[in-house]
Amino acid sequence: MADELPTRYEPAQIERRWYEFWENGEFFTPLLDRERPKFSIVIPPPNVTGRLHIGHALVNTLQDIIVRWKRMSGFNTLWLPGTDHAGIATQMIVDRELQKQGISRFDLGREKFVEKVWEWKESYGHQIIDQLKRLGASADWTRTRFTLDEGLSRAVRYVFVKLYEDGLIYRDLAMVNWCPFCRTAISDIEVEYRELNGKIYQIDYPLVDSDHRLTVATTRPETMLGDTALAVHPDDDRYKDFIGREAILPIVNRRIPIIADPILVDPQFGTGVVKVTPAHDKNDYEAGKRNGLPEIPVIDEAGRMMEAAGAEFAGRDRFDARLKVLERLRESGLLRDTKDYTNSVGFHGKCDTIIEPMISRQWFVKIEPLARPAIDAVRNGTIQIIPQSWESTYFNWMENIHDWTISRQLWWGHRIPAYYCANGHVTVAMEQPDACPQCGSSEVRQETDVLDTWFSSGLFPFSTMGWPDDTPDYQIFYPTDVLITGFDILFFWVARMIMFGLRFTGKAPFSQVFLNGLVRDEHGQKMSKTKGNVIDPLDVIDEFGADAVRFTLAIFTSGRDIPLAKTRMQGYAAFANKIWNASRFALMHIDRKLQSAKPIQRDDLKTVERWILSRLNDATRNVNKSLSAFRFDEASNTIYQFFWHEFCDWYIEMAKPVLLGRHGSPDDAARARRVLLEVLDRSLRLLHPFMPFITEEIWQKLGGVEPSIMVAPYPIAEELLEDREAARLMEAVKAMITAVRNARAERGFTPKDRFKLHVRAEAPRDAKFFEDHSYLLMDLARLTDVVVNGEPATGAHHDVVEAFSIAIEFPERVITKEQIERTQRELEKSRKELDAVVTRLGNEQFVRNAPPAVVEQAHARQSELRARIEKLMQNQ
RNA sequence: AGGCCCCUAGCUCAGUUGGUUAGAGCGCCACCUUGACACGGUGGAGGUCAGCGGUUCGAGCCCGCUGGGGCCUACCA
Repeated sequence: MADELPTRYEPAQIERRWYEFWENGEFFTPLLDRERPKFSIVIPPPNVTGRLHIGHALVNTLQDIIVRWKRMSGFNTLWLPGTDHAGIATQMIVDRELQKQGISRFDLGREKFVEKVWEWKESYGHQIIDQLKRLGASADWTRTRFTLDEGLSRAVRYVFVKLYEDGLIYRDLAMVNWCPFCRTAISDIEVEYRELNGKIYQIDYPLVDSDHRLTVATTRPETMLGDTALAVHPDDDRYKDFIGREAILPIVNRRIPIIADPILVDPQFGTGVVKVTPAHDKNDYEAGKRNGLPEIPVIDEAGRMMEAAGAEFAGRDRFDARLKVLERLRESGLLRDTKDYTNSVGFHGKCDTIIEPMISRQWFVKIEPLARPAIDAVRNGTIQIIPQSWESTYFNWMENIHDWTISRQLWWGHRIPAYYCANGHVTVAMEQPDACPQCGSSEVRQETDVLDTWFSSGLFPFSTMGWPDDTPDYQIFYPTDVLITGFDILFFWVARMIMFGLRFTGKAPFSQVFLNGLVRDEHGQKMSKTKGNVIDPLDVIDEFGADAVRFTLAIFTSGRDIPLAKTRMQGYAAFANKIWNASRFALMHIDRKLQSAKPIQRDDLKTVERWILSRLNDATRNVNKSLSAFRFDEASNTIYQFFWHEFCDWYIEMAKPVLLGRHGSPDDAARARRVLLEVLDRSLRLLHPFMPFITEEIWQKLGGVEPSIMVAPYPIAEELLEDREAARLMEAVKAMITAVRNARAERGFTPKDRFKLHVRAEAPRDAKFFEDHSYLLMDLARLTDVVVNGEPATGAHHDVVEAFSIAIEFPERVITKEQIERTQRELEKSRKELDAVVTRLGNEQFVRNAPPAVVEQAHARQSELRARIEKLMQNQ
């Protein structure tokens, strides 16, 4: 049946073939079925500009595992995919393309530029989706959404208008984080703080009407050009007398007041005197408001000094101006000191530009009323965050949340649906009004700002399902069940979806959030191009196959960071190969297809068969349980251990004597074939969510009734298959085989040397079992003979395993030094343990307080150890 | 500064509500080309569970302290 299969598993063509089969067969698309229980999940939409990196590979592998598992478990399953328009990132890419051609976006103008971006999206925007397919992602691509699609855009406008009408969106002049490179405002959480080795300067400010000088410390001397005060602490005795007087701002020669502000100034820090620049520092801005200070902006939106900074500086870049300011201070002897200084500086992560705090007019979401219900939903368990330790992070952020700056001075994105008329009236509406509703002016212009990209992705779980319309998709699949994403977007995305979802749909958008860790290299280092430790998922899929990559990602996913190395993938590629070859073996023997195979009659089964089915059943239970808890590591490891170390290492080897006709009747062989088929079939189905390609390839050869393994039922544990008695006996057989192999190796014999084994079994049923199964011992331990309850010859090697005494008759009394040492060590260990057990059993408190099962276990262990020690003594 | 997490074999990690003898993968050593597989098989070496103290009949697991590492948030003139 399978002679044509190569001895090595070659993933490449197989993967492509089956993916097409699934996609063309519409296996990823759920039915619009209201009767069957549903399972739904939305993808964290990757940026259209994205190329699949290892983080995508991880999060989408985990989603696919859950989705395939649920689908096979009978749920009407939707995995809804999509991409994010990624305002800044996408605009930057197209901008750069244009620059190569010597064009600036300003040459094109807004409309033409946006057209260009759409063109770019049409050409390259599907790249990431094609790459997700290579991974095996079983998302319903017929429902692929894009955050700038008409439907999603309508949802965005709807939400904006509603929030505005409810008084939760406002426009105001405020201090915001400004990126001079991207020339847009960004929100607080988009600012990345980095420790920077810089300098701190001490600058003298002369006083008006006095020779006295006040010294201030600053890391940003260029902002002094916009200073409008000096501040000291009101209780600081050093400076009390100066409060209310005036200083002269060096270079500019402006008179500025000396004020007292207990909030701004920490007398312990620096010199205790602070320069106040209300237009370019957040704290100074607030101090300015408190003290009624003027704001003098000196840095423009491109990060260049403005006229107000003085003719000498105007037009210079802010960092260039810093040097110039220092030079001038040095000339005038006002630069008192320069020290090395490390402080954290805010960057815009997208473009690596230092953020400039600036006062500008922006749109904001008043967030507190949205945050409150979102906090409650997690607190009362409506939404469960896994791992739970993230909850405190979530609460901490949500409880101290600041209003959200949502306007961006970009062209690519959802243009804010606010309209200004010639008379300055503002109208916020779904569609552009023909005339101003307030004054009738027909001159209405739309706001030029666009919305933060996260505003639209915050609606993703429902905007993608047709909301605000009451569509079948929305009715059937919303709310979703689980969200799987990286912890790095807990605030950016997850929190916003919860807030928007609760407010607009009245329901939590999902009931569970699984936050996966960051993929790191094998030593826990972040992957980065400069370190050269980046693993490209497409490369490793080519090298090891998608199944091996997926399995590796799954088995290293706990709740924390994931240390990844190519050598691991190699290991799991080997596992795929093992599956391949075990299946080859099975296919060589199996004579029937699943379709025509009769159900297994449990009563006919031999112990060894009951044992493997019982073990598989245990594995099945554990895999289902682990997946329910998002323990991808446990689930994958359970299958790995079962398949390789129980099914391959033991069961297949134990079935060989029967399958190859060395033992038993033709009926025995037929039954063994049936069990082999059963175990392989169940194992493949169990494994399918983790390794979809290889399992489909093999399973198709087994001839199941379903058209694909991906719609075959997922195995569930069945109590009928439990068999503890079989487990007890088979563990003993395994332990005896291992003991023989061990003794053989320790005495320097080779596997070719065969010996006679004695087994002592007191209970008649056990004795019968060992007699019946002596062929297993003979075959796997390579023995000449197995004698149950006979008298071993003198000089035999004795041992006790799993409460059974055994003795091996070696042809000569070859006792190596290693063997003697080993016996000594074994004896010592057993005696030590026996002492401990005896002590424990002698302890009244233990016997009284410990559960009876534990006490009983200790008794059993005591007698086993005694027997073992006695036997080992005979070997000396 | 506040919060969270981590320290278990050479490396990377598991270790369920405290219950015998602490596991896995990779790596290492020795033997084996045995009819599915050398991307294999068999056997083996390797751990004072970071340290100290406490609770308990019993602690890798619970509590406290100390040391080391990481992350997040806030602040840093």
